[in-house]
Amino acid sequence: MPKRYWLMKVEPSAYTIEDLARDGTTGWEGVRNYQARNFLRDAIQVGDGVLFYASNADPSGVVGLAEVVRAGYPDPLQFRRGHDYFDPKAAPDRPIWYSVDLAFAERFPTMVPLADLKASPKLQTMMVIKRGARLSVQPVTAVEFREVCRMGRCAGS
DNA sequence: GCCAACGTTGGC
DNA sequence: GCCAACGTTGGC
Repeated sequence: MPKRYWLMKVEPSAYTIEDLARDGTTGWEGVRNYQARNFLRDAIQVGDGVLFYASNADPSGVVGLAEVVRAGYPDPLQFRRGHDYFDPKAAPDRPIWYSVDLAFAERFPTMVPLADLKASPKLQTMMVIKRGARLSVQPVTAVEFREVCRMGRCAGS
């Protein structure tokens, strides 16, 4: 299967690219949307590239890159009674929600604000620039990935 | 903090 | 199965 590319959103109050740089890898947990769940469970593969997007930030935008190091597995938080992400309808033999593991790749020397994504003629098809696009795990094309990477002055481009 | 857009829930 | 009400997301 060819390498795919994704954009994943997280609010800085929850997790940042600096946190990922420090941790090395992290479980991408707590996604509670069926469309995003389907990507996590069915489509995302080890080696896929991830645009790390800081949402509800000042400004919001792509702050760096990550790489998928573990494909979809049941999100452990859905089983943790009392946790915010506990789901009483889930059981270990019938999981509902999925996670993947990400590894830090790099923090962009210059983050790419949402306004710059919107202003780029090459990125007009990106889901994240569409008003009301709330999906927290989004597919991006190889061309879009490379362009965002270039705009952030990522290593090797 | 506002509020528009979206997803989910639940009454019928 | 419709759809109004509600809760959440997320840009601004």
